[in-house]
Amino acid sequence: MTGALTIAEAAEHTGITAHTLRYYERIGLMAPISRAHSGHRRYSSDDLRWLELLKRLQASGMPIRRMREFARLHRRGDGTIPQRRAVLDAHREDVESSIAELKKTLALIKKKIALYDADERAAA
Amino acid sequence: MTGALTIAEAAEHTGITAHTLRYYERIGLMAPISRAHSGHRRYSSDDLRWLELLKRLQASGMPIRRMREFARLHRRGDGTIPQRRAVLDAHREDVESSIAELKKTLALIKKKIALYDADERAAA
DNA sequence: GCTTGACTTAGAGCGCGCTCGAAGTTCTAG
DNA sequence: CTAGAACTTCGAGCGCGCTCTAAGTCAAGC
Repeated sequence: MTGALTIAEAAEHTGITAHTLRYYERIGLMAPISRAHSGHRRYSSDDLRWLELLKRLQASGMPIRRMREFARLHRRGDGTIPQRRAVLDAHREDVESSIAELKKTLALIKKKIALYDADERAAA
Repeated sequence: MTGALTIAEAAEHTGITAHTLRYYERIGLMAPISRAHSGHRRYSSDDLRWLELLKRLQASGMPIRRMREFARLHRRGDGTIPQRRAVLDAHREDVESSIAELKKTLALIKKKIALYDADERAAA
């Protein structure tokens, strides 16, 4: 199997610790990782791609519960594409509203900074 | 004191539970709230404005630790404006990069959705 | 063959941000 | 005056997402 990585190598590639990789598998964020005859995990490039997707979903605020549901659907195969689409579409809306909220907050922060600057100039 | 609110009223106005309001005071996110002679809290409109600011900072991902530092500076008065400005400016950068990251993830999600749609059409 | 380090599992522990419960005091409506 | 709702403090508990330890097995270089 070309390019199958040990857990340490997978950790290095993804920036996710080996502990956390095992944890992800344990809780069902990943399908069982294939094993060498020794029992040691061997991560495939598909596994790495899946991890990158998880990282993005998580960084955009998707809770583990929902990533898990998504993973479960993925494992069940092509028949679940409509449900997976629905999960992603719901998340798309969440992300869009997060962006909108952050932009409002950003405007407030900038306003506050400008006020501080005005105060400082007045005091000087 | 016109407009001084009980904790229940402050909770209703801000959408923060009474339990959480007490918690915020306890951990120093708020200066000690003024009290009726009975010992019951009375929230001023300044308190409410401060809570709205906290809500926005928190919603934009500022950890309580940092909001606490910001609150501490605020209590120490006008001399701390440069430090407060620095805290906000650092947070501004954080928020801007969050927005940038979310936008990238949003693009990925949209791409995945489009792929699912293509699969569905092919299967139909 | 032996050492050293990476790997395995199971399960405990942690930091964050609340959230709730207990036990007692105070306010308010009738 | 009284019942019951709202308030008080203190401290325990919880859900999340890891993070780490212990005790043991396996792999790679000398």
